[in-house]
Amino acid sequence: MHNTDKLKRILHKENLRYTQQRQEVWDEICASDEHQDAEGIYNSLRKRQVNVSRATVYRTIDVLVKNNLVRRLNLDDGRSRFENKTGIEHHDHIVCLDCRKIIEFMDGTIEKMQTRIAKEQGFEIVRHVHQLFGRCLDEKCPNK
Amino acid sequence: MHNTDKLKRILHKENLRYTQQRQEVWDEICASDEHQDAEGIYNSLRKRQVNVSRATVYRTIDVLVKNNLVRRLNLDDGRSRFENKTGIEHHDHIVCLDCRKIIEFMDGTIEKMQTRIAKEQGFEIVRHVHQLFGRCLDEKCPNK
DNA sequence: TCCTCTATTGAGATTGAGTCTCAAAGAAGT
DNA sequence: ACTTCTTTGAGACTCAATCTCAATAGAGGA
Ligand SMILES: [Zn+2]
Ligand SMILES: [Zn+2]
Ligand SMILES: [Zn+2]
Ligand SMILES: [Zn+2]
Repeated sequence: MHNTDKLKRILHKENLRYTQQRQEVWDEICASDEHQDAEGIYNSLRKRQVNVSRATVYRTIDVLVKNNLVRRLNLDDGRSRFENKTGIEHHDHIVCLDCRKIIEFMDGTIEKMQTRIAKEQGFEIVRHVHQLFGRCLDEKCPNK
Repeated sequence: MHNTDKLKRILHKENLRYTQQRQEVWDEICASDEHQDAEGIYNSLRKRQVNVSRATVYRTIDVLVKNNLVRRLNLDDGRSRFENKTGIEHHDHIVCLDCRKIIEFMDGTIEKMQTRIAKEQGFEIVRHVHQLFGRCLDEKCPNK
């Protein structure tokens, strides 16, 4: 399904109107794989002459997150980051504390284990956060 | 080692003075196992007639966290929560989305696996976040 | 196409957790 | 007690995110 169709489908489901601004915000999130924050999305749009207000960026992201088109990440740096969640398998993140490089990982065994652990404790998991913070061995990283 | 000694030791190491306010904040964190936030700690102190300002609560927590007496938790609800980290083995958290009940868990296999995964990706882990959000089966939980 | 009814938008105000400022208070060594 | 230097408290400030409300613009019907 094309990205525009995904957007139209959830807007229809939520009884919301299809607008140019909502399309632009969704386009920007689809076009980038850099886990941008709201301000970054806003700036990217302004840079290519798209007129969208901050308020609309935030409001649109909320709709996209609520309908599983976008995933909100909290990487402990005081703002939310976002990534396209469609057509992409689940993954978690490794973050370099020095250069903020982000690597994605996924381990089926861990995924199953955490579900079992939660069940043993009487919980039905809805979502989870698994983030590994450390230092990367990249030559360009300033931790050398 | 007594809690007061732990505090005095890190204050000495940091060339900071031992004060009544710092002792009170540390006492409050040691006395509670409820993952309180800064405002909660501040209110608990005020309730028992202890004069401490919000600024001092925040400043003291920062010292305690930096020196590993206290752990800062970010449970995606917009504020940090804190727990005594001394004399307690590492654990991660399961959180009920409805009643906010928090359960602690620890799985040595997962701990080892995440270290290995990070190493394979060229990272040396410093800390990690592993949180499971879901719904508990507690009778008192409003999700029924 | 035009009209009407609502939803949406943008600019700026507001919120709230957390940080900063600086004068007054206090710890610690002499 | 005296001196020196740190800490404290009250309130100003920051910054991401949310809210307000008048102006704008979808969407469906005539
Ligand atoms: Zn996962
Ligand atoms: Zn990702
Ligand atoms: Zn762990
Ligand atoms: Zn805990």
